[in-house]
Parts: sequence; C-alpha cells; structure tokens
Amino acid sequence: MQDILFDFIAKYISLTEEEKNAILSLDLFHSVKKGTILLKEGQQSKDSYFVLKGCIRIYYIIDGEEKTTAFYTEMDVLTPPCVISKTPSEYYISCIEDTILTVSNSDMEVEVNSKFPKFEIMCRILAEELLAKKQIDFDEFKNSSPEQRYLNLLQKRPDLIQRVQQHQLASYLGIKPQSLSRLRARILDKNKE
Amino acid sequence: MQDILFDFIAKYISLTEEEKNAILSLDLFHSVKKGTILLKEGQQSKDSYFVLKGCIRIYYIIDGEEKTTAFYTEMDVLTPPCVISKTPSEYYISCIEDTILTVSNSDMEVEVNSKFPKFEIMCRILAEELLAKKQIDFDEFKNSSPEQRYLNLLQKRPDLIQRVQQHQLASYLGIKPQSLSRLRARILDKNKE
DNA sequence: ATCATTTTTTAACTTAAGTGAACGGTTTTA
DNA sequence: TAAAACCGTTCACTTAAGTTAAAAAATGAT
Repeated sequence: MQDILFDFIAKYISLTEEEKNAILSLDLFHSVKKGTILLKEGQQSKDSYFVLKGCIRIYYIIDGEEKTTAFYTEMDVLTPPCVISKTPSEYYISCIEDTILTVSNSDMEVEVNSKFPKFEIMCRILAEELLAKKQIDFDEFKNSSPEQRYLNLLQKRPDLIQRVQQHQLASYLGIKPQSLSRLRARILDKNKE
Repeated sequence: MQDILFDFIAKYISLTEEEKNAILSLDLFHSVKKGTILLKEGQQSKDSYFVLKGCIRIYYIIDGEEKTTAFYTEMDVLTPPCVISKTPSEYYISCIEDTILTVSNSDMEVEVNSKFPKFEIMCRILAEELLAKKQIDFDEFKNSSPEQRYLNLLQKRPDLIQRVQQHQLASYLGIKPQSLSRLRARILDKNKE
C-alpha cells in the first residue's frame, strides 16, 4: 500500500530513505467503510486525500437533492476547494466503496514542505497539472451534449459507469437520472440498427 | 503598470528591492492589439500570461465553429493547459481588446523559482487557488441550467456581458447564440410582469 | 427466502435548447 | 461609398431534456 504512494510521488521527485521514513511516521494511511462521510456541508477542514483503493465523491444537497459533481478513484488526489479557501464547505464528501486513502492536513504539509523543499516543488507541479486537467475537462463539458459527454466518459473512465450509481452519474454529467436512462436506451437503439 | 503586478504578487509573498529588480529585468510587459492571436491550435508554447488591462479568450474551432470556453481579464493569470502538459495546443488564444499583459515562459520560471524559493511557494499557492476556483465554477455549471448560468454570470462578472460578443458568451455558457438571445428575451419578459 | 427499500427504467407530457432560415443593423474592406 | 461580411434577433420547426408518475428490477435486511 505504501509503495503505491511512493510510486506516485516518484513521478514528481525522488525520495531518500530518510524522507520516506519521515512520510511514514506521519501515519497517513486510513481504511474507510463504504458510506462514511469525510466532510459535511458547513464544516471547515484542513484535510487532503489521496485514494489508494476505492472511490469517493463530492456532492451538494440542493433543494433536498444530491448533486454529485466529482469522483476520485485509485491514484487520484483531492484537496477540497474549501481547504484552500479556508471557508466552510458547501458540499459533502463521502466514500461510495470501502476505501483506503491517505489523509494529510495542511499544517502537516506546511511543515513537510519547509523541511523538504522538494515537496513544495511536487505540490506546485501537481496543482498545475490538476488545474490544466480540470480546465480541459471543463472545456470538453461545455463543448458537448449530454450524449457526447456520456460516450466520452465511457471512453475515458469506463470503470466509473460500472461502479457508480446512475443518479450520481447523471448529475456528474449535468442531467437528470431519467434523462441518462433514456439517453442510454437511445444509444443502444442506434447500435442495434 | 508594474505596480499592478507587484500588488498582485504582494498578496502571496513580500519582495525585496533586489527581487523586484530581478523581475523587471525580465522584460515581461507587452502591449497587444485587439485581434492578435497569442497561440494557435497545433502550436507548442511555454508562455504564461497575466492580464493587466484588456481581455483575452480561449476558443476551439470545432466543425468550423468557434467555441469560446474562457475569458481572462484584469488581474487574471493564465497558464494554458498545453504549457503544463507540453503537448500541442488544441485551442486558440486571442485578444478581444487592446491588452496589456505580462508574458513569462516556463524556462524563466524554473530559473526564477530556483533562485528565489519564495516564488516556488507563490506558484504553488496560486495554482492551488486557481484549481479550487475552477472546481467550484465547474460544479456550479453542472448544477445549473443555461438561464441560471447566465443570471449567475450577470452577478459575478457583469463586465463580461458588456465587453464580450454574444456568440462568444453563448458558447462560454454552453449554448448556441440563438438560445442565449431567446433566453435573454425570456428574462426580460418575466421582469416586465 | 421473503419482504421492504432503493434504484433504474419506462411512459406521457411540458419546457427549453438545437437547427435552418430570414431580417435588419452594424462593421469591414475593397 | 458601395458591397460584402458579420452580428444579433426573431420565427417556425425539430429534438432532447425536465417533470411527474408508475412499473420493473435490484439490493439489503430480517
């Protein structure tokens, strides 16, 4: 499990044994049961996550309805926006599967970064990469119809469609569950011809 | 003009005179005429921008149609995704007004960051903030209808609606120009009652 | 295994966005 | 300055998503 984290870090910087031990001493690894809520609306938090196994989601509750906007699976990093802005969260974060993840808080990161400037660099590169990816995802979302978005997701993250509930997937695609269901039937019809 | 840049930087780190001079010696400031294309599809680039005055936009050309996905105005920072991923650009960047901006390339940034570790920290914080903001914007986009998006924009960036062409605004809102026109008429009707 | 609950699908109807075309009004440019 | 190109709006029509409700299927608990 630790190797997964170190392999991930190795994509950005190379670590000495001393540095690896410093990380391990932080006791970052946690096992979390399906359904656990990591963050609630209104709460303040300093926690960031790295998913080793499983899946977590971000969702809002608007007019009593859950609106899922993001999923994080194996090898995904999540620093919730409210941690950056230091404001109360407007959304929930929960585990939709039994999940193994690392939990680090921003105080820890400040300390590690000042002790090992390498980490500062890794964090910068990682944030830049995630920003670039988010921008591209957003662009694709704007430039395509619900049906195209679904087909696109089928290409890029086929696992999600299996492991995630339809109504969560629907709001992730910016539509209602009934529309997703209909849209899938439409696609099947087309392929039959 | 330089003070605008230094005021912006001051939000993140404090600079000595020596550091300010190091920045000024880089010759970052540029004036660009309306209509200038800063980046074309297919090009590779290392340039990042900070807008001091004016407005630039990102757009794709899909099936011969321009699809505008982002606007950057006063005090906005833009590092195009293709600069981060070091891949050819899939989009264009152009000035829709006479614009004053700083242009810095990633080689310069690597050098400055290694000479002044402070800058590394600023870049990290800035990237994290922009990522958090982008995530929230994306969430709001998914959770709202075209009409709500338009009204939301009217609140948050009323200037954009004045200075940007309707068909560019439409694709920014994820709809067709005719739909934006109709939607505005609908809103006016409602307010008349 | 059965029942209760939740999730997904289907259907009928409403609403709004997409499409293609036409109309003035502006700006560009030859 | 006249012609061409472009832009925003409007209209009629098509297509697809939203809404409400109900049925069917899957899941979970006892």
